[in-house]
Amino acid sequence: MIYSVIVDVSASEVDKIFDYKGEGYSVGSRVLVDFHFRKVEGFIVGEKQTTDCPPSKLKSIICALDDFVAISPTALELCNYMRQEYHLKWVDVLRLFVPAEMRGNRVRVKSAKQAHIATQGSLENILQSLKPNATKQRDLVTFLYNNGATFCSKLNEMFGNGVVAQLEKKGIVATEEVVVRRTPYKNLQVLAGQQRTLVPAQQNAVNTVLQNPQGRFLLHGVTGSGKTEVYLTIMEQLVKQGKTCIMLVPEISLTPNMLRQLRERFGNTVALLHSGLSAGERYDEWLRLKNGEAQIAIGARSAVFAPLENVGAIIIDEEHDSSYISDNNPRYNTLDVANYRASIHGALLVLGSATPSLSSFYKAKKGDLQLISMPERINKRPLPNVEIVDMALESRSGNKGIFSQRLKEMLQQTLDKGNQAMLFLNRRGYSSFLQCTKCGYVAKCTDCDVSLTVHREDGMLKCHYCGKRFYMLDKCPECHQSSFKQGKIGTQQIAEILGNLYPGVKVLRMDADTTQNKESHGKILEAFRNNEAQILVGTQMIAKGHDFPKVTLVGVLDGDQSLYHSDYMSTERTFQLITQVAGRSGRDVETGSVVLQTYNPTHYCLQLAAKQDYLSFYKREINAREASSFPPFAEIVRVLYQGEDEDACIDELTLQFAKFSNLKGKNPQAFFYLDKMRCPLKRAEKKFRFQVLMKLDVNKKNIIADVYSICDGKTHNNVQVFVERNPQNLS
DNA sequence: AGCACGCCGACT
DNA sequence: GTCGGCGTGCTC
Repeated sequence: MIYSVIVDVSASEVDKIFDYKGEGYSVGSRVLVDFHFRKVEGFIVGEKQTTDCPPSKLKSIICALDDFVAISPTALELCNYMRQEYHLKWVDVLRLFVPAEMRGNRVRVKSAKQAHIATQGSLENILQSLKPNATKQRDLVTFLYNNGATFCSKLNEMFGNGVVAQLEKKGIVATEEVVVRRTPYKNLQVLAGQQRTLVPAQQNAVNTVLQNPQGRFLLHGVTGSGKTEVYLTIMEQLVKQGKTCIMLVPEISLTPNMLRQLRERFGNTVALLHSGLSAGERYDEWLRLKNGEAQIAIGARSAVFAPLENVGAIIIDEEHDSSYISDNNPRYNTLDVANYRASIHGALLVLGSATPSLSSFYKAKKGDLQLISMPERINKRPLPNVEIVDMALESRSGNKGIFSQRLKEMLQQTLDKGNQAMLFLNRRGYSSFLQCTKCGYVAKCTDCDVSLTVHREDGMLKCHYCGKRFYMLDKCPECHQSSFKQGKIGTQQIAEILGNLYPGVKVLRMDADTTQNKESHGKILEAFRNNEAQILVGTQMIAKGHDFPKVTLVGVLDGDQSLYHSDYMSTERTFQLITQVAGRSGRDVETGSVVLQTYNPTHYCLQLAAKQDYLSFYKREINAREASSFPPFAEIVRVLYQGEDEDACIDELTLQFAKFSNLKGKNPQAFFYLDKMRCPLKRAEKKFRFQVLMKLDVNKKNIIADVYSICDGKTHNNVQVFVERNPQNLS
């Protein structure tokens, strides 16, 4: 038999099928092969009777690497879809389906010593052979007799070190090494057997979904409406029917809180796949899914590749979250991958969010997704009351600080009542915009209606969309004063100011700086939950999913900052962010309040976010997108050129841009826009960066294939070329 | 990617 | 003379 093998080497030169001889292998298996003077691992992706390869070159497969088929036929089908859809390399796709530990023979099986009773007879008989005063030994033997084989580590903990060894010497107890599974978060406290009742809206959502087992749903439920319980009930029902389920959550919202709920409900049938696990834990959890020990996979975006068969549902929580779009190799959109995978398995797909992405809601409107609404919080708890504070007015009346008068009052009240507050700093990215502190005017591009970015090195304002440059302003064109600020403040300063304003009040800080390692993230949240601090200051990462019952005040310090980021999604993201943070307030008995500080109090995005009025926001935003031809009415395509040799990059860019221009000339109606430029982030990791940006008509689907083939025809092998479709950022 | 081959300069 | 620098080409 001839097998088609993809070698596990990530280089475009070897990203093709190599044929090998062999007998008795299965498609999807990982194998070891002889490959140009060395041994490499590979994946069998097909089998056939004949090959075009000259017999003198054809070699044999050395051996199989695993005792199971790593890439199932359905997984292989998904691989093919992704290769075509995103024009990815075989290896890059295949690698997504196996845990990294499995490659390169790095799997370490964890073992531990276990002890059991080694002699026959009743407990009395055994105890008689021990001295009456050997209490530790007698207790241990009794315990072992009643509980069966137990790990030595646990016995040492219970009865002291060395007791097992003494008994082993006497021949009463024997020990052996056994393979153990690493269990993530095994110390989590779980309360078993809780009674769960669904409110009518939840029950209705569950019924609607389960009625159509191959349906595509968008579950739009306000913050606190109980979407999680809906997901869990759906999964429980499907598992009862013998199906498996995949649930995806944004990277950071896999909180201990969520885990607790999962463990309570599903115990050992749930396996966790996310980056917070150790390599070994991840491998063990993967294996539990692969061999059927666990039926539910939960994790961040890569869990969509969980090794499950007979999938009944794929659920994506917080579907609008940008972490579902992979922005480095391999680039893919988890929502589309999940949709395709669901269709392979004949499974249902449930997307859930309080603030659905424009594109998903648009699909719901078109009928591609079935919309389920849960417009009320559980127990009809009111939504928080949101006050918008005009910071320009505040500034004019003499308050130049970062806290408005109103926010200070509210903070004081909250602290006096012994409640907690969260302060949210809407800082995003590294580039900064230019804003007039008197009237709130923000410098914008004359052609694109996106805000300009300050470039410090040449002192110019630049549009990241069209690349157009403007001179730095010395006077505000609206109010003719010259008091500008370049948006950027850190959580550190905020924490310091708070320390001065409210002496003795404990403040916790959470942002990218304070959460360098995985542990610290959870620790900060846990400390806040345990009331160890009264105020939590943070960036977007405090916005999502957390449930702090004692928080009754949320302050958004710079509600408009992300509005000015130069891309078409900034309004959408701001709306989502504000709605999400506002949802943190008043989740328990007391009604929450939100203070939203902004220089743009009349902006529809903030006005509607304050009212939590998603539908009105959607209508406005979708019209704006349609009028200006932005997604979902057009596709933004960015071709990125990276390389350490700047001249080579420029040459490749110029060469390919000429081809793109030619393509545009032949299909003028397919291109809404086409230009080339240096990336805003000019150099990263020693590589110079350039890009071609284009906006394509979504109805001219075939044009993307031409774009890919132009990119494939690159001439400089020291220049990397990437295609990104509807990228999340353009830095 | 990563290994062999091959064609040049520097050294015992 | 030959050891080893890395540029080039190929991998079933």
